[in-house]
Amino acid sequence: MDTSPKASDKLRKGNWKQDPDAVKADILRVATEEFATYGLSGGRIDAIAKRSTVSKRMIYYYFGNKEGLYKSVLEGVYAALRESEETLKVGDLEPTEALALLTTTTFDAYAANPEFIRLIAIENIHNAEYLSRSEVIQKLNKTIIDKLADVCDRGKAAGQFRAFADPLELHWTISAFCFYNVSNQATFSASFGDTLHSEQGQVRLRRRLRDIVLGSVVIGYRPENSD
Amino acid sequence: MDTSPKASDKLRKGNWKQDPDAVKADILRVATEEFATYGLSGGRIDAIAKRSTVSKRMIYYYFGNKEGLYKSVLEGVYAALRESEETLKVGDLEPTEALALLTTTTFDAYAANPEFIRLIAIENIHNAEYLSRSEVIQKLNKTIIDKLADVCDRGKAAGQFRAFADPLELHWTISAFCFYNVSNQATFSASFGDTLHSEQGQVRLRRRLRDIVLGSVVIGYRPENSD
DNA sequence: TTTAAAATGTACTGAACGGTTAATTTGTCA
DNA sequence: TGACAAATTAACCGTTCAGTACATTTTAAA
Repeated sequence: MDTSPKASDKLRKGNWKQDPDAVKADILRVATEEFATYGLSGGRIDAIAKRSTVSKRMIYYYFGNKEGLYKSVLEGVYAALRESEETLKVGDLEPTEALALLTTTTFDAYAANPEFIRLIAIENIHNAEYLSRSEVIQKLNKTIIDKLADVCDRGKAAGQFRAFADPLELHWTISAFCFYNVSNQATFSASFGDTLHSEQGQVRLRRRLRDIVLGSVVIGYRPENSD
Repeated sequence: MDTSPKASDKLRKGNWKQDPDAVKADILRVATEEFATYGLSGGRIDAIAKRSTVSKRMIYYYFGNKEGLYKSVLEGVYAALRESEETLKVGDLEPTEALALLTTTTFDAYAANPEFIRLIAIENIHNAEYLSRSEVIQKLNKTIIDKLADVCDRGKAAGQFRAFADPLELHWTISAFCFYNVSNQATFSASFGDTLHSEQGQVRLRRRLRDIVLGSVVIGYRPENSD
């Protein structure tokens, strides 16, 4: 993705080489951490400048202002997650298998991208105003729905899925689980202990989720082996 | 809960009456809005002072500092939600009926308390540090688990629930749905349209959730009438 | 080699904001 | 009633922080 030398390799004083791409990438990397950790209003431009290897001036040079940087961060994590969704080949699997794979893959993808989850959570606090204004993000969500629609169609055609199976509702269901699993880990653990977020706990939840999703649309579905 | 006259009824200049309880309640009311809307770092003490009827000094007088106020707000919304859970009498219902009621009631309670949801989301961004430190909140969560445990026990004893039915897992499942339904409304609508959050959409989701929860633990459960 | 544009650094500014000081009014009770 | 405590105000303070002015260096084109 970025073969140029890291900005951190630059010499500090005197003879430095220009490398705009590395600078931008470095800013975005640090800014993603910062905003995911402290939120939009809590994130500090000075902190980003200090933790990256560039001066604050550069942030404004490339991203205009704080909100511009935040928006770029948002688009960046969205794009990263979409990649992992897009590579998923599901068209030649049995409908039930396909749905199972989509479900568990989403579970893993969300768990592997906590900054994405945190940033989306932050967006929701801001009523999604930046996400709504981003044309880049608008079109990224179609793929997952398309895949689910295909699976639903095939499942119904094969007489395996219930008639009311709906791609949007399915995505909502899956997303709710997978999102909450990451987004609310802190408060849930604080209230009820962290058994569900231990390694085993996560394995069990993942299987539970799959069973729940399949059980909700696959006619006569029986979990093979629960608990 | 508070029968004293609202602080907003006080006369501004000259002859005012002291009413500490009303002042505190007024501050908390406005602060809850403020923090739920803008987050902890985004919320402004000056804004709270201006929108309430008291001066900024009062906030520090009663709550010490910004974090103290935030913590009080958190405890307040938690207590409010717990009340709605506590009044729920579920012990003399059939296990399946009881679980259905617990589920839909949670759905409604979360939907009716968006500030609670937003504040919990904010807490998660802060890694639940204030919630963890609050002794008040720690014990509020037992009731819901106890109720679910009772229902599970009775359901298994009656041979109606699957053996692996687990109160904590059930609560997690229910909470995930109900929480996500409120917390991610903004981004979900922005990405996929607001069909699921229209009035009918919510009715359908609520029924879906009930079917999913019951279907996951009740042996041989069939939704009566789905869409 | 000149030169314009792009890229970067340093030091600063103005406003916002959390928190405080010191004085004033109201309530209580000996 | 007078004195002391509790409640409340208005003005102020120090810091933090987003954003900027201006100088300087690097690159690329002519």
